[in-house]
Amino acid sequence: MKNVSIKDIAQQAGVSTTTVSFVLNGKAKEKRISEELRNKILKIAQKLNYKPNQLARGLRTGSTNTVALVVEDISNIFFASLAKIIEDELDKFGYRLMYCSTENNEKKAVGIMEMLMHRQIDGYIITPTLGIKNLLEQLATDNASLVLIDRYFPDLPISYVAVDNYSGSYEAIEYMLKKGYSNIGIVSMGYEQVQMEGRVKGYIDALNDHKIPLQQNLIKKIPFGIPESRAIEEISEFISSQPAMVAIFFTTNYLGTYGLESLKNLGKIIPDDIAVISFDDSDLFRLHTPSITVVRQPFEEIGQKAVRILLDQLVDKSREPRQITLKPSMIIRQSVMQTIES
Amino acid sequence: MKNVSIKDIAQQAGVSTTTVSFVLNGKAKEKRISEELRNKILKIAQKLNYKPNQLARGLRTGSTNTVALVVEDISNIFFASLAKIIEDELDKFGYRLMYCSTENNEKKAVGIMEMLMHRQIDGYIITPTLGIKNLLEQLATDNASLVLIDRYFPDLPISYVAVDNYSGSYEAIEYMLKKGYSNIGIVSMGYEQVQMEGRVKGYIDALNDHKIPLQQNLIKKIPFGIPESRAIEEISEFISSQPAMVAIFFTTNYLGTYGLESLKNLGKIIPDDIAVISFDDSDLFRLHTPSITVVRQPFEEIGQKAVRILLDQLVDKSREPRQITLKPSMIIRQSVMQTIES
DNA sequence: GTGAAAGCGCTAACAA
DNA sequence: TTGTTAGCGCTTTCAC
Repeated sequence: MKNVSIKDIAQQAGVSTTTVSFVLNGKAKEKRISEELRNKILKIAQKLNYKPNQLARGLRTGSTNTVALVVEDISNIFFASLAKIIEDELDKFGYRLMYCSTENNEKKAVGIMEMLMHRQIDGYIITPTLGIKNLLEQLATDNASLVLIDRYFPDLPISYVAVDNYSGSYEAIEYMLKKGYSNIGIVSMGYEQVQMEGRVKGYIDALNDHKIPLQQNLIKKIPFGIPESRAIEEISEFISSQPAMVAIFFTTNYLGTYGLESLKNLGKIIPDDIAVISFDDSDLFRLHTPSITVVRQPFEEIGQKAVRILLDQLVDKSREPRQITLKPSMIIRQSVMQTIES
Repeated sequence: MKNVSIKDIAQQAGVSTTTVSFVLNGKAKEKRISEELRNKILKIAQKLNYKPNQLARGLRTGSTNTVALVVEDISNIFFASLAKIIEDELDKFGYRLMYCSTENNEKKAVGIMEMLMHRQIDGYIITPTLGIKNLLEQLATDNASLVLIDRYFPDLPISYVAVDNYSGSYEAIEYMLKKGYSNIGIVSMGYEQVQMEGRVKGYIDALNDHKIPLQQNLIKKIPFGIPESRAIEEISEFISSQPAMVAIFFTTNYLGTYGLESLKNLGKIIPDDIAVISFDDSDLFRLHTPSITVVRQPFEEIGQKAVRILLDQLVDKSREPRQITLKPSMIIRQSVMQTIES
């Protein structure tokens, strides 16, 4: 069964393709095509099970009703949840999603961006890596619809929806400090990204503001992309090597997950031996024994806002970029003791 | 900056678009185009930052190098992990992924399928819902490249990669029976799907084979798509209403997660008060206290096999459908007691 | 009210 | 060795 085209319909109806196109695009009224003919065409289209070829339409009209979502890793629950929200929101407006994972790999990210730019994508929602900065600038110059999420480039006039990583982290550390903890460690990614910088900076400043001297050996960076087992080992070694460390802050969900595994392997009791807070929430953190206190990102709102901004831009290309920073919220659970004697 | 087309290059190089097209498609040798001209064209293309318009190419060649992945819910870790594997595998062969979630919603699923069929997608990897059976048949008749995953229609001659749900479930129940448990409950989805049927059937047959009478009140179905809080309540009520139930089997990861939350809320101790096994593995199950025994699906292999079959079909349209059933594996952990006195 | 025809950007059979 | 040309399926201007 070959694909039926507008031509087949025109033939069967004994009219031109133009007329068919008008009818199919709901312009019958506007073009004052007779009701009778309209119905005839519609009926034939239905009978033939006509499906407009979106490629041809896209080629002609220049728009594809497709939005690209570029995330770090779709199998990370944070991005997966975000992806779902974004898909849902876009769906309401008739847009489809094409998604790609960069894995924080610069080569891959560049490849993905170039591929997308070939595909006449209408809009982009992107978790950028450092290496695609110039491509993003180019996109922005070309007046493409573009929204960054999760991280961004402060010096680029591009819309973004992000979270106040700094204050999220600051609050978490301050919370621990107020509970009496002082030797607090932090596990972050080695890869330098805006959002991680903010989270580490929040940690440093909170200590500073509370007159706790910063100890470099309590700061651990885990390179992105190393195998899970290796990461867990590194975290375990880190914890073992710092017996004075009474609390630990993980700057992202998978590091927190690795951390829990490390602590379990080491036989450490939370919060008695060591207190724990992680950035990002998950089922694991919520249902863990003890439950883990977290800094939660409002991913629903991030997704919704990103889509809203993107759609606005799609409609009005000349719109000023909008840059939104949302507040994360601490969810207090049981992984930090209420008071600590030291 | 407007998009540069092949025509612009031809103009600048003072040659025809044909020549440019040949060079750009690596057919210079074949068409015996002079090395000199080849380099000139390549240089100009580079300078102009030429990006082939994939829509036009797709329209012309009939293929888009795009594969669609239709899953139940991209925010479910099982599907998200699968999606990542599939994306990785396809990437190796130059294919891109467009993914959609059906949410097990028939209307949505049909809409997605129709949308995809408009888009000249090269191949489909699909977690089907019941309602798209006829669309799948149509696709198969049209000789599209198509692989089902996770579930399938036994009577349709369409390739699939699935898991032996029946035996996975059977083994889990048998394991519990051998440990001395007999009043074993099961929590499944209300929605009738092949894979869930298999899991429930495995439960029933295992009981049967061990001469344990089936008790309908130990079988709980949770409708797909009800809010999480409601599902947790339903499971809690189910557990409370069956005090004789000493073990419980959850047929999928999110039901298992809800179940753990319910048990936590009820203050039930695993495995002392009640033993637990869940289908699907997750960080939560692995790191839970106690860790949860699971029936793990080999999602890496599912993804890889699905892609492999799809690519084979893409190359050779006449290939017979291949239907693969993989064995799940039980991971014994601590949520079932080693021996039980009754 | 309806149709002819151009053209979106690309490929490829055929011509030269 | 390179160019001419038709056409993929659709939209839309302009003409009748």
